[in-house]
Parts: sequence; C-alpha cells; structure tokens
Amino acid sequence: MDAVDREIVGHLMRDGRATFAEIGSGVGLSAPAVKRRVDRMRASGHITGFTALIDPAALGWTTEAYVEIYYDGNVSATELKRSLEPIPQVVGAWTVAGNPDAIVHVMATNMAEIEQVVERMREHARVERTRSAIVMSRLFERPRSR
Amino acid sequence: MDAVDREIVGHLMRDGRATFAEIGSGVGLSAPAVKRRVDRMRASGHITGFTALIDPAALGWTTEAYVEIYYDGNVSATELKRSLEPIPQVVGAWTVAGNPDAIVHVMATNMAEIEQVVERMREHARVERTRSAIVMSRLFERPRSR
DNA sequence: ACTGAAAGTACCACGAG
DNA sequence: CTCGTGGTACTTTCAGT
Repeated sequence: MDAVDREIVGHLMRDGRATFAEIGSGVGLSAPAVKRRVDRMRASGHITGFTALIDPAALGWTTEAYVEIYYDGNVSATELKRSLEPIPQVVGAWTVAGNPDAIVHVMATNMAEIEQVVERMREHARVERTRSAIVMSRLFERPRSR
Repeated sequence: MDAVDREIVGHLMRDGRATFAEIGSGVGLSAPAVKRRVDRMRASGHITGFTALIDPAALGWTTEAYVEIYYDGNVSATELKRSLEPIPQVVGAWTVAGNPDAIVHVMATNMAEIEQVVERMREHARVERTRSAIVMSRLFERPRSR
C-alpha cells in the first residue's frame, strides 16, 4: 500500500461505484493500472468489499443503543463473538480495556426489541451486568471499514 | 420502499458494485428497471451512497476507542456536531440517553493520538468529564448505513 | 489496443386509479 | 386519460485481457 493506493482507497470510500477510468484520472494512472491495484488490494484483504450506505430509517431501524457488558471473570474474545454474532440486531461488538469488558452496538425497530436483545445478552454466560445508552441522535458517522 | 426495493438494497449492501443486470436477475426485473429504482432511492435519500470497506490496519488505523462525554448542563446536538465533526479521528458521534450525554468513536494510529483527541474534546465547551474505553479487539461489525 | 459487457437513454406497452 | 412502472432496443462507456 503506497501513496497511490491510499489515494485510490480514498476515492473508493467516497464513491464505491466510481469507474476505474474516473479514479485513474484523479491519480494519474490508466484504468487498467487502477484495476490491477484494486484487485491486488482486494486479494490482500486491504479492501474487504463494497457496500451501499443505507438510511437506517428506510429499513425500519429507528432505535439504536450502545450497551456495555461487564463480565464476572474473564471471557475469551472468540466466545464473545460466537455468542453475539448470531443476534441480528447486534451490528457491532468490541472488547475493550476500560470500565466495561465489551461494548455492543444494537440497532432495532423499537425499544421493546432493544430490551429483548439486552435480556438475551444477559441470559448468556457470565454477564455480571449491562449498562445501556439509547441513541437520541446520530450526529454523524464516517464511512470506514468492517 | 416496497419489498423489491428492500431486496435490491440487500443485494447492494452485500456487493456495492453489483451490476444492475445481476441484481435484476435476482429480483426478477430488467437492468434498466433496477437502475431506475436505485436512482429513485438515491434521490430520496434512502441510499446515501456507496463505499469501499477497508481494513483499518491498512490505513495505519490500529488504535480505536469509544469515549463517553459528560456535559455540564445541556449542549445542543448541532453544537456537538459542529465541534466534533472537524476532528478527523472522530469517525462517529451520537447523543444518548443514559449515563453519559454523548458517545464518540475515535480511530487513530496510536495511543498518543487518541489522547490528543480526547484532550481536544475536553478543552471544548462545557465538558465535565470523559470516560474512555480502548478497543482491544473488534469482534465484528456488520455493514450498515451512515 | 481490442472485445464483450454494462451503463445509460429513449421510446413504447401495460395496468391502476 | 394519466401516472407509474416495466420492457426492449440502441448508443456510449467501461471492464477485462
């Protein structure tokens, strides 16, 4: 990943459907040259894919929360992943060093659904307690990775 | 947004560079019909854009944190957005109902940079205190909206 | 540089209101 | 009759080698 690759990546983050020719004219390369670089970055895992950015409200996703989880003792990251990933409303999860042990991002259609998800997480394993923050307004969110 | 639109959106979330013909064969429409629907959803704001999914490590983004902000009194969402959005390391920000007043997602190249960002947020306005959680491992994150 | 495929556009057909 | 939506045909541009 040199400077040109980073320029290409920046362009693709701003417009994931940009044509290779368009990107090329921005970075001073021909379309095939850009394609070869993009292919290489996909193969190497630097680019993991392309996606559409959707207004969550359009999918009925109107309620959103961040939930901290406090565990009783140590729980492995892989076990956590295995228990959280099957829950479709959990759109992201991280283990952290700080007060809580993990942070979970939940998106749902309403508050009752959030509560169900939180209870489902609590049932499982060695959860000592949870602490939820309901999102009032999404100020902004920049496109990134996955 | 009818059922067909949701199918198209699902397809585009899985592959943001899928061709209209390919999507059409999945949902039983011709390529131009799909294009018209996509154009309409972009115009209406249901689809806000397309982006590449990048491995953060490939950009040097190896350190990540969630920072809670506690304010002294009320601060408007618009003021918060105005103060946080210019900081490039802040990749997402939400006002919440819960213990903190806001949650901020920070990505940086190292811990020192995280600290700088937190201090910069503290300087501003009526921040009473902050509480940070450093991400140890990203368990997973599903592609969504912005 | 070249070939096949996709994007994009124009125009017509059909059904619901 | 009109509006919305889909299809086909065609041109231009892009992808892929």
